Amino acid sequence: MVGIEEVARRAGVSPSTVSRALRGRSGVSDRTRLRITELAAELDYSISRSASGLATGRTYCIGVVVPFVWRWFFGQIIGGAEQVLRAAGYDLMLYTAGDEESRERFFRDLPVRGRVDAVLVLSMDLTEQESDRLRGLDLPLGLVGHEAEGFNSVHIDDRQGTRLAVQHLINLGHRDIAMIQGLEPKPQGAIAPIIRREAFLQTLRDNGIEPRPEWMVPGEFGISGGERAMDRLLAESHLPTAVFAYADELAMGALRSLRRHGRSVPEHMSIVGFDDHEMSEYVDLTTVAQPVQAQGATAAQLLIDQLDERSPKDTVVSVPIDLVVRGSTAPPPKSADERGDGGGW
Amino acid sequence: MVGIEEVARRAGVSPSTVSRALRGRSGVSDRTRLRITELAAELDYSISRSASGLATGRTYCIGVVVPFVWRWFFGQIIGGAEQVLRAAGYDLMLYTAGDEESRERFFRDLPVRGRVDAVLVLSMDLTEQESDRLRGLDLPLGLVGHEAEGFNSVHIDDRQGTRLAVQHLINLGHRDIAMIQGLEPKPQGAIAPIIRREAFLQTLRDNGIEPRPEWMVPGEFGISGGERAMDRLLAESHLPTAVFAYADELAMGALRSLRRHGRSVPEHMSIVGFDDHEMSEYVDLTTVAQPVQAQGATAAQLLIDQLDERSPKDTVVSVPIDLVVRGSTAPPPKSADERGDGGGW
DNA sequence: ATGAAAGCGCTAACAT
DNA sequence: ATGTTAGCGCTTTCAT
Repeated sequence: MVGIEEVARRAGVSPSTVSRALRGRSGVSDRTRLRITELAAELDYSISRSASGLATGRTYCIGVVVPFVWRWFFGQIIGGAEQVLRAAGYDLMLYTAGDEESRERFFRDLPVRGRVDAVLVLSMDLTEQESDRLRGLDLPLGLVGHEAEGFNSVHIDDRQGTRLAVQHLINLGHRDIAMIQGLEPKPQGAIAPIIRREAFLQTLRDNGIEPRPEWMVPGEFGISGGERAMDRLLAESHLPTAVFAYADELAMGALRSLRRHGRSVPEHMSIVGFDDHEMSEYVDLTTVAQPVQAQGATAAQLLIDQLDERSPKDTVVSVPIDLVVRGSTAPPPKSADERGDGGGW
Repeated sequence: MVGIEEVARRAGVSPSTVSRALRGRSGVSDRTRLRITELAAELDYSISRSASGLATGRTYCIGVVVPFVWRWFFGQIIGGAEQVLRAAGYDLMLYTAGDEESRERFFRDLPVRGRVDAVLVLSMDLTEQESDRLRGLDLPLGLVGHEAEGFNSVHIDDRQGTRLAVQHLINLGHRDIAMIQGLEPKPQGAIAPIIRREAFLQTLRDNGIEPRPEWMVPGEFGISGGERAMDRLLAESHLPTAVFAYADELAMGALRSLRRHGRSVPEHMSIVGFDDHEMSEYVDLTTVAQPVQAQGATAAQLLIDQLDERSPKDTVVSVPIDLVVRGSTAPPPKSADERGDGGGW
């Protein structure tokens, strides 16, 4: 590996001049700069990030923390962030902290320390203790999903999204509406599931509908979680005519369960999801669409702006959402027979 | 940030002893080591990776290169790799090089240089020039998807997988079989699509079936690519009774197209995919299953073993695959009417 | 516009 | 078992 010294020697200048030339600093004549640039390319010189980092304290690396990589939602959001970071000359260090154990380890050891210039946390509901650990890093911090002190944040209005979905069902004539709630492995202060749950209940009440506790079923994340949740719901003696699911993946699992039980959607039951997952159009699911990639990109941009001191910390951006009406919702069936809760299936 | 020197001073020892103690090197008395460990924890000491990296030449960072993050397949594979890397004390630096431009930039600038101890390339079919650039890095190299000189590799037998799928259709009685081929934006030496294509043709011929060129339709990756491909196929005057798709996502698009055209699966047409995508069970797709996470994990392990000099370079691991028969395949319809190519749809 | 020199925080070879 | 010393390769004052 050729170092700065060799480039300097061959160019007949000092290392400092090479450094200045290559980093675009002033104080180098155009001719010299050009010569050095060409020589460096020719020698295939590449800076030692360790040395540079040690000297400047900057790593040009951003730590990105996600619960999982393999969920569509996170892949999207990481992709959005990555593009922005790359364009700004930053590399992306990926940390997953999905299960209890890795999460605990991450916040205990803080492997980002000394490795990154800023930390971006994607859709994790941090406990106060966790965000404190992060704040202790004294680095620019970003968060997608909700707001928190000391973090730039990008998020949607979960309350409004939920209302959009539920009101849509009510407007169609539904009054018997269940919810498959989001449930993370451990609900340590997870906030979006709580907000959506409350907004769901509130919307019903605002419309003069009294929610039924037995129709609030928890669903573990993922398609099969939704499937199990719907299985449980179908075991009830009295069935709802519509279901609002915390997320599209849960809704898809619900669809699968319904199909397995021989109930058709939306004839027997209407379903609304949340996210507008890539597959949702395919399964014709009505849902609340949120821009996922864009949220990752925006959050990354906020962080970069803060690093360049072009924007203050604790900037909050709220992104718009939309109800996308597809084929999984329709007015409720008229008779109890059609509703399918009369047995005989 | 407290540095090694301060820990040393407070412990009444020299920095080298602290270094030795903290890195588990021999030559430190148990008492001293304990004292130092506790003190370091107390002071919240954290090593400067830059300084350590500069001194040792090791970054404890692995570069992982993928075409996209937001495809299910890559999310899985990254997840598998990440777990192994994390457990071995390495961090993961993520690079995406999906489109032409970012790919070119990646291989030109090689941003991994000086940042990582090894590079893992996931399911990208490298051109000779690209792999040369990587080999020039003089770092341990890993590859998932196929073999290449100078790389450890983990891959499935694409030929066998294809044969499994096609033979399944033939055994069901199909003789009119089409293929939706994989087609990357730019087919720069992409090898899996070529192998599967050839194995497809060969399997037909081995069974005395002459392939029809008009039934070899290209499909761009993704669900909508598969959908367009099937649209094109359905425009043919004579239709096949079965279709083998390069990947499950293409197969799902094909299913969507068929549904839109009012043809049912498997009554009118059988479909087989490849991958066993998370959603494939949901859409009841017969497919060739490959272990995705495991391939990422194995590849990462190979790299770590090589870094620790516990295994040689250029290790090749072939992982087994399976045909998963679901509801999208059945014997071909008996009459031309049922086949639905008699017009009137 | 350029160079000399000090130093970023750690490690490793060589003492002791 | 521990300390001393000399870098690792770059950046950045401070001179010139």
